[in-house]
Amino acid sequence: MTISAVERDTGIGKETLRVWERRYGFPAPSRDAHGERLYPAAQVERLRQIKRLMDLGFRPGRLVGASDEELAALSAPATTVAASAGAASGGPLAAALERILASIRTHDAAALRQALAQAMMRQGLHGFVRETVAALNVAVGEAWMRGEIEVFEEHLYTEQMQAVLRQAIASLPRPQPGRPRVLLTTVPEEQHVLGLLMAEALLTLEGAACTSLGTQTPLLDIRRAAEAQRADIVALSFSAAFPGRQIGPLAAQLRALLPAPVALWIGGSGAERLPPSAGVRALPRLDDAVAALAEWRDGHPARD
Amino acid sequence: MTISAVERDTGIGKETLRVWERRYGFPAPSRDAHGERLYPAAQVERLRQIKRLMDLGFRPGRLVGASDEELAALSAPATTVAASAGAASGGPLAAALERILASIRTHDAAALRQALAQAMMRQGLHGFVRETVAALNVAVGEAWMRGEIEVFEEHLYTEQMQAVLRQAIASLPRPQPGRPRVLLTTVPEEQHVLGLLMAEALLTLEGAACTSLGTQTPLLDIRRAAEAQRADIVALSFSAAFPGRQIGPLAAQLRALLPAPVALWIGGSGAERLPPSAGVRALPRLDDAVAALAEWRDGHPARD
DNA sequence: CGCTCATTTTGTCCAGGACAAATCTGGTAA
DNA sequence: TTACCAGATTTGTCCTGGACAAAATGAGCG
Repeated sequence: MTISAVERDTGIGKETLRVWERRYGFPAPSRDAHGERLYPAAQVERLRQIKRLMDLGFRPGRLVGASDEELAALSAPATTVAASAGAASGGPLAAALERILASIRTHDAAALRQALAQAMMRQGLHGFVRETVAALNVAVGEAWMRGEIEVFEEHLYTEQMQAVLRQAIASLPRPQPGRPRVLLTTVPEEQHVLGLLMAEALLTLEGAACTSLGTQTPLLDIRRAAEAQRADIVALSFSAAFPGRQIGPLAAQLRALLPAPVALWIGGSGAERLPPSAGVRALPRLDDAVAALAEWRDGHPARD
Repeated sequence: MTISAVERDTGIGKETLRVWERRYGFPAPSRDAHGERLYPAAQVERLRQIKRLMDLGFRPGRLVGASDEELAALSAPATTVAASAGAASGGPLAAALERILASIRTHDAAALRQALAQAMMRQGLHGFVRETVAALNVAVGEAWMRGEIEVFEEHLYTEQMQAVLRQAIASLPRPQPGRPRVLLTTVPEEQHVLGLLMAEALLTLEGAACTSLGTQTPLLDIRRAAEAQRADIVALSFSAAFPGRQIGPLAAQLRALLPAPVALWIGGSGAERLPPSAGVRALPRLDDAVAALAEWRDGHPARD
């Protein structure tokens, strides 16, 4: 595999791959006739493991050591955390979650879809989003990070969950006056869509007028869209996998682009790592979004 | 804007930006105290124009000339093409398309959604996908390329269309035995989802068992998914915007990864630029997919 | 007019140096 | 013990300038 193919499959940039090789001696690709790097499949697999652990918070300097210790440091503690989290919830919810996770592991898209739809019917959209979906995202994310779930299984889960959430949102009645107007999207590097759909579901349930642009809108276009829609609030979603160091500068840059009366909300797990900043509101948890909506309404009494 | 921000907003890679500066003298960013490039907003806007024209097939060497000639070479011929295409269809379909395009230009998400749903009700899913959606994608793409539609307006369109198509697909009855099994996805650089949804709708209507992984699945994971799902066919979608030179090598690489009995289909506008290759089937148009499905069934009589 | 071959264009690759921001470490005070 | 702060280290990203292969273009010829 060429360096471009490795970047595509692992998500690690070319510059980073080259500097790792220079500094740590790994990866150590062979070269073709022209001196260009060719990565063996085994090293690509190892790079994927390293990427997973880095998303968990480990630093690369510690991960280029022996492979055995990595696997130990990886699976052992993460399993404990997940097991305790699973055990803590107990009861019928935990059973439903287990059934859903099982159908992910067996790649049974139809069963997965049905289990999700069933859970939503029983709990209603509000309860489904706040309990089941949130818990599943954490469980799937953790299982992926410790290598129990393949990338394609996560895609399968995302696709089915997306279908269920979109169907539910489409069937909601839209209040006509609808205030505030909320513009939902993510920045160009962030492609996780479930956080957006969860927020859209909850805020629409609370009577806000949500417009979603989907994922990966350039900052300049977010401003244009906010102006065109006369949005009261721009809400961005950042997943846990998004490089934390970039969130602060991105939020500041967008804040400077947006008109002052437009509120800027940052949601998703990534919001935990957002440094406090004027005019930017961090909403790491779903409940925070609902609370922020109530606050906004206190400060903006109906005017028509 | 830093070079990273420009890459994010224009989709032009850092390496390419630097080599253009070296070769053509444009862009000509200023430098900060540390010698790093800082791009003025005007140059970023020009880069966006250049990118649009390159997606149309122009080469960068011709585009770094004067700004006036570019705009002329851009808008004049493209408008003609679009006008003739619009006029050629004539009748009630053209009127519906015009209404939809108008609601995109006025950023009226609710009206857009309603117009799309209405068109689908009248035509049925099959006719809607083959006529309206295909024509809209071309019209929106062309309007975007000649600068009449902003990126965020295209996002708005994609989001609403996605909602309508997903809702329609979800309401289709799924034939239980369901052959062949088709795995739908795109490669990591390709994020356009509408092509996938259109294919999923048509193939499901024809009785195939479709499983979609959504967009941007790494090649290794496509293989794993195909094995896990025991897929008969892997279908990839490439949009017109995808760099044409990469499609051939990508298809060949995936072909080598997949088991021989699994067919590999390449759909979307990008398939036009796919060089003929053994074991890879190019399906540039939607009708081709339906025809290929019939052919597959001829060659694989029901065995259970 | 159609086909082959030379030439130009263009994206991507490489090396190795540099720096700023984030993170870790150790010491000190409450 | 815990809380906090300054210094050391880690790490991603940026820089320059040279090189090559694949694709696109254009010339030449049957």
